[in-house]
Amino acid sequence: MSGSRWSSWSGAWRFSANFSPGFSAIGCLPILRGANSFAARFSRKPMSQPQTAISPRRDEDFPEWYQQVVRAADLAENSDVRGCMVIKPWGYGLWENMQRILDGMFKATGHKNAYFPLFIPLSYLAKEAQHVEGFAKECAVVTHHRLEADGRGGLRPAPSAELTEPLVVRPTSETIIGATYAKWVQSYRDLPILINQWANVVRWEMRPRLFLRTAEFLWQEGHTAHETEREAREETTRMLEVYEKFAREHLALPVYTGEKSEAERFPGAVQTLCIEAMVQDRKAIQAGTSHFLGQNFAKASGIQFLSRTNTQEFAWTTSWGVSTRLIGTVIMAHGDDDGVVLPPRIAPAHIVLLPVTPKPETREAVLAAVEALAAELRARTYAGEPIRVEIDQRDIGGGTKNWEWIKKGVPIRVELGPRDLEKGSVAVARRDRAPKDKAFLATAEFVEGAAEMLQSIQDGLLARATALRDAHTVVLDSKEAFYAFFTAKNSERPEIHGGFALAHWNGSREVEEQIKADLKVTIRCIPFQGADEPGTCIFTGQPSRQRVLFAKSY
RNA sequence: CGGGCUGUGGCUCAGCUUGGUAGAGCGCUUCGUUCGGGACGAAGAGGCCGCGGGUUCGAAUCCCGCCAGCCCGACCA
Repeated sequence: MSGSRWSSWSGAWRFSANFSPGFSAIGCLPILRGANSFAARFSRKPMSQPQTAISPRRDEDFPEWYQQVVRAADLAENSDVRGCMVIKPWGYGLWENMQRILDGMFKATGHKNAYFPLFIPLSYLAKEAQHVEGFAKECAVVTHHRLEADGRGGLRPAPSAELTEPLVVRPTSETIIGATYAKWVQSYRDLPILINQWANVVRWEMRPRLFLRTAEFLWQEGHTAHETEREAREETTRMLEVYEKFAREHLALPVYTGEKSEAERFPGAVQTLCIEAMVQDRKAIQAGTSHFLGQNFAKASGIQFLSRTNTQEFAWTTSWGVSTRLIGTVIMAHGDDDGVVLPPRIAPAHIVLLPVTPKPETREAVLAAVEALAAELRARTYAGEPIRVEIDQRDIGGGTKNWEWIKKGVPIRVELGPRDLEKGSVAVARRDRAPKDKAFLATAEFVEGAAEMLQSIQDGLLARATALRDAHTVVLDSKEAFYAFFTAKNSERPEIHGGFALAHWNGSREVEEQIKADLKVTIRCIPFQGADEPGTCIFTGQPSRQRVLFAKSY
């Protein structure tokens, strides 16, 4: 941008070098930033120079940081349609990778894909009482099927074309799929039905945020019907395990698994299981849910079958889903002050090659070498797939180009210039290290170790996220400690505080509501593991069967 | 749906109180100098100032109406 910004950077380098000549780039980084702000105070344009690629930093204003990161990484933007986003190629590439991996896991557990209508008759949605309450307020409704000229050069829905029954744009598909299953199921021999749908859904949210909460979003919804309660419950658990594994192995997200309290349960479900992740402002985010629906929807939709003993029975159903919200979760969990940091497993490109072509006479040779390197890398695999390589030979400044890829979070950046050609080496930078931390590796050595390096980045992200989660997960045994934990020191502009709290709870909804009203803290889940010793509710003194997980959440 | 605020080039905004038919930075284009580190200089392109009406010789600016969006609450993957 401005020349003074760059000179300030180099000034900072000199400054820090005077004090700590032996530091590695990583160790140097905080000092470099500190020195930069120190230097900035004495430069001509003191406050105009961001110290990091993203401004504000996470610790300054996390929500604003998030928005800036989404924009800087070119993942998505707000559209002209209120509450709806345009997912750009880099962001959609993430979704495609998530889709492909999950789809494979669904297939491996016996599911097949199908597609059901976007429009759901109003009467269908009204069939299940709890469901009605849960979704009534947030639906988009189609009332007309034709437009006509309004006489002022515009268009309007034709009054003569009003639908006899309004259609709801699906907020979720339980009802229409239930109605379909009712036709498909006659006998116990027709069960189980194991189907998944990749789709968009609409929930007319009042406060949209890119990826985290938009009026329209993309997801998958699995819908299964079973002969017995036991089978359906097993299915519910199995799919939660799929989500947990996916989050851990592919998104590098350690998650708590557990059951939702009654207050947080999906409308119409008997039991809602979930995976809950912690992001860097220490809030919880529900990253996936799996519902045991009992016979509620089967009864509402008439999914009935003749059993082995010749009796008429209702089927037991489940549903489970994850959405593009996972993209927002990954951004908030792994991103840093220089932008997105992508887990290699889901990165649209694993490696970007940046040809350095300072002189026209060496340009051709460099470009050829880059093409050859790309071919070599693409012939190799990482996590069972060909390594995804992108070449960026756009004619823009090398620094600018490099920073764009840092902000986009590509796991590995490789520079290749004339001097590297002579030495047979490449300059390799990892996104999980400092921006200027480059390793000069022999080309063959780099190619050989590329997949391993990607996995090392993947593992590092999981380790870092796990450390963050564990550092901010506390066991609390008093109401005072609980309130202190979840109260920011600065009430005007709350700093990042709190985290996950494991505490005893008497199981009452009143307590949940009080805590939510006082602190905006909710029960994220009743964990399956590691919290099952009995105790005393810290709010009421009544007995508690186990600790539950509390947090502020998205 | 309640309370507050804002609509000015692609983006962020200044100008409005004290009317005289538009400005800055970033971005974009071209040329030159640079370029193994988010470069610099010069020259350009781009706006009926949200929409409609009113006051006035004259409205981005004042008045009325409408529309849209943002922020704070209730709701939510």
